[in-house]
Amino acid sequence: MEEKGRLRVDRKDQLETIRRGSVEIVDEEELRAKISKKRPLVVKAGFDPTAPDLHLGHTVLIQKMKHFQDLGHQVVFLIGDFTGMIGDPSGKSETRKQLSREQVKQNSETYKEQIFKILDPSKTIVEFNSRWMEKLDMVGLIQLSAKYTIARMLEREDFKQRYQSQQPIGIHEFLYPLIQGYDSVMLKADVELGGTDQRFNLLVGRELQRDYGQEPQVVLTMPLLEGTDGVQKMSKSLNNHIGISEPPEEIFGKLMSISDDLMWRYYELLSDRSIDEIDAQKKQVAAGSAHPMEVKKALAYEIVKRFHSDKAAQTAQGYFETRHQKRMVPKDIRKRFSPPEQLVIVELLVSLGFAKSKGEARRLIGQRAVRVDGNVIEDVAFQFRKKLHRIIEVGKSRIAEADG
RNA sequence: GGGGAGGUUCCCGAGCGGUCAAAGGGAACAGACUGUAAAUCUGUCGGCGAAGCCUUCGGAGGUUCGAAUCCUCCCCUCCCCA
Repeated sequence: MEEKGRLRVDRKDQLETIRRGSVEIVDEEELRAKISKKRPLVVKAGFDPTAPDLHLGHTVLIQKMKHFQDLGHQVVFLIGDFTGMIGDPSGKSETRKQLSREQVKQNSETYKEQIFKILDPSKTIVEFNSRWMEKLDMVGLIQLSAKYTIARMLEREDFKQRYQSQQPIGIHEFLYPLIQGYDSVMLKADVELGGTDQRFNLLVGRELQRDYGQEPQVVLTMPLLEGTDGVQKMSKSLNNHIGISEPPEEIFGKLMSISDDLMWRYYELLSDRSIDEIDAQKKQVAAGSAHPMEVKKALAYEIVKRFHSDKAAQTAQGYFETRHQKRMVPKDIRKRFSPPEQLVIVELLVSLGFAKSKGEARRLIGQRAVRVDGNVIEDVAFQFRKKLHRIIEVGKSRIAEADG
């Protein structure tokens, strides 16, 4: 991290840093020219305010912003609070629900709190596109709309697919790329960053900027990080995400559960380690001189440290080793509860949130997934007694300890 | 404005008067196996319960002993024609 803080003025070094992990740069020649101007470039990345909890997938992009920031450029974290009311369907095959003004506002605040775990607040401009979008009147909107055609809109993969599979496309959805492009015009962006799913929108920005007499922005796309399932892109709604605000133990545990293949992907996109270093590790694992589990632990450690602290990472690793490797109950259990004198196990499971319903609790017991003080519970009518029992577990990750 | 096809449980998708809480797949959860890996295999997967009962198949009514399945009206989506 320390060496990243150093300003790199050398053009070649800059390009190398900028290129790392990226999928595409349109156009690299233009980027070189812009860098040669020796002034801080305006680097824009837009974020949809619908997901107030940042996860590792988002951080791929934010890391890239950090790179630019470290190189001395001006990073603009643009919260699409206005576009959020439209709801970009990109990446999903259906239209998102529209957000209320209140919701958008609330979500944006949460965003702001989180990004500064990575970015330097003093070097980051946080902007909201409602600032100029609210001023754009009907005439302006029509003029903007006139700059693009339906045929060209339908070039966008998502629209094309929905059109072909007879899924609905709202007219207002066509405004999304236009507004995003208009944002670039208003910010006079030199570079816009985005995931590969944003490619189309980013390119629209270039064209609009040309229309408005500006030099078009350079578009840099980053890969979409796969979620913990290793197949679909990381997203909260697919429940395959690792949130950066999650407890250290949780992040550590989730990272350990990813497949070995996916681990390399995460190294490449999330780690601060150099590509050479990662390749070397890969070879060691292949040769059997390094254990994949140890390599994975190092990754989990690095990530937890980044979003929490070195100490938290140590604790998380200790917790993991006790809980999952030694299969013992760790000393510090996060979840605590105050039980009544005695309570039927089924109800306890529901009140702890370990089961959604009594029926599910019963099923879990039937599956021998419930333990009290280490003993598997088979009787649905089992009574949890305050004086006799302490620790209740469901499966590997749900665990709680009684107070007193 | 006219004609046609659709809206099913978290998602996709069967069902088309009783045997349907609703096939199949995916996700999820649990168990086995392990490096808590992944993959694989097995099981569970609306709620309350002992049988049984209750709430679900876009919405509201209706026909029927009985409806996700038939009828009427309404809402929503897609396609074609104008």
